[in-house]
Amino acid sequence: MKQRNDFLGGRRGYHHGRLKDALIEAARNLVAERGPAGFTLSEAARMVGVTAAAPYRHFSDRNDLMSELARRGFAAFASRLEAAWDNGQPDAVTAFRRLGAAYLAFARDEPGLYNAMFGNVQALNSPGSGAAADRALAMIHYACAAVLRQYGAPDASARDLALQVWAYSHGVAQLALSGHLDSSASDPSAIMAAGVSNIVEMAVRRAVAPGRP
Amino acid sequence: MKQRNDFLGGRRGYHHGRLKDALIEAARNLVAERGPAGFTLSEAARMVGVTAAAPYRHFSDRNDLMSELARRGFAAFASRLEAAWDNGQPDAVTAFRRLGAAYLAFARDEPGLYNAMFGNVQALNSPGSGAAADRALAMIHYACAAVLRQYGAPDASARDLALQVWAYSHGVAQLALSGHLDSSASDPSAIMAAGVSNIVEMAVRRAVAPGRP
DNA sequence: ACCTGAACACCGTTCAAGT
DNA sequence: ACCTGAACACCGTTCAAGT
Repeated sequence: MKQRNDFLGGRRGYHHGRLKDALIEAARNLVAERGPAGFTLSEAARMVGVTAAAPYRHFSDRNDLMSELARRGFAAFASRLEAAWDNGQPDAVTAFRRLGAAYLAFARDEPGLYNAMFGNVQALNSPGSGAAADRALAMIHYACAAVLRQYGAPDASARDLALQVWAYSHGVAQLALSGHLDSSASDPSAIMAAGVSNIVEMAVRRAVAPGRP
Repeated sequence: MKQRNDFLGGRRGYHHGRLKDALIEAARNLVAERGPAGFTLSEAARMVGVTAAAPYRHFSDRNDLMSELARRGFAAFASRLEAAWDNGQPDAVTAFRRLGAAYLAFARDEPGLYNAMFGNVQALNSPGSGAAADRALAMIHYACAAVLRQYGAPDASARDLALQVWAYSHGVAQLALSGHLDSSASDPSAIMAAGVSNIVEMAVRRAVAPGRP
């Protein structure tokens, strides 16, 4: 008889209904450690103590598991952003600063999820992950509109601003995760804060006084 | 005897000294089509018409080939940016706009190279690719300093500004490549131009009048 | 309903052998 | 010097068979 990972709770034979979540948890750790490419369905199964064929009872595909990981990642991401926004308390600008910090913190704390969310082209095409991604973007959009309003500016440009803030945040997070910022003097948090501040502040000035350069 | 891809120039047996380049070219196409994960050493060898073992005469590893691809990508990238900058003619601001457009155009035209450069964590650790990446960043840094100077601002903050511009450009490029921007109304070029403009302009204002908010 | 065991095609990598 | 052929471990995936 083959050796089994029975030390993981003494399971034998069946996995008692939590195999799906256990596999996703294992995948999250593997992707966090070794990147999206380093994730292996067989290894995830081995970590959990089942055969390589067992995952196919819960996922149609290796990619299906990755998509599920991305879906959960976007959901957790949106929750974190909403918690950081905290209904815009005490004011929109302060809350917006927390939003940027929370974005970077999520990428740092959950590199497995973040890589699954953005490192994989296939993940987008899966049903559900698009909606979860939209929820995160909607949070940023809402925050941008609130900041514009706080300065008495029309919020017509809120969507453009949201896309800019999102792209910038994503760029900082990606460069930080990939190590490209390691050699730079300033740390990612400072770069994040300074850049978001530049983007938002200039957008506010343009919205308040559209005529001037 | 096995079937051979002799239609690729009628080669037989040996590859006459250009196998290394041919493999890199094949890898570039595969990564462009299917992403960094979709690249297979065996398939690249098959495309070129050699055995799966042949690449190991030119690369120590599958990762070594990816690193070489990233290295060449960064070199081509730096050249494209330098050409777009064109010595800052006719003025720094105009040339800077070209830089942003060139950044996005490179990611669009060479998704294989761009993915190899930034989609792979391992690529950074390889000797040479770091230097090539630094050359691209140095170009952006130089352009930022020139813009600051054009406005009569001290260029002490040029490095911070360069990192912000780089992160933003990278974010827009990544979101555009991964399809996350497809559902948005504005196109990536407009987002790129507007965001870079916001970042640079606000940085200039801060540098010119450091005291005011 | 949920998992195992065996099977197949494929990939990365090594190495002795060919030209 | 440069490549082939055979070999090994490993992975994704399928399917009949077990409980």
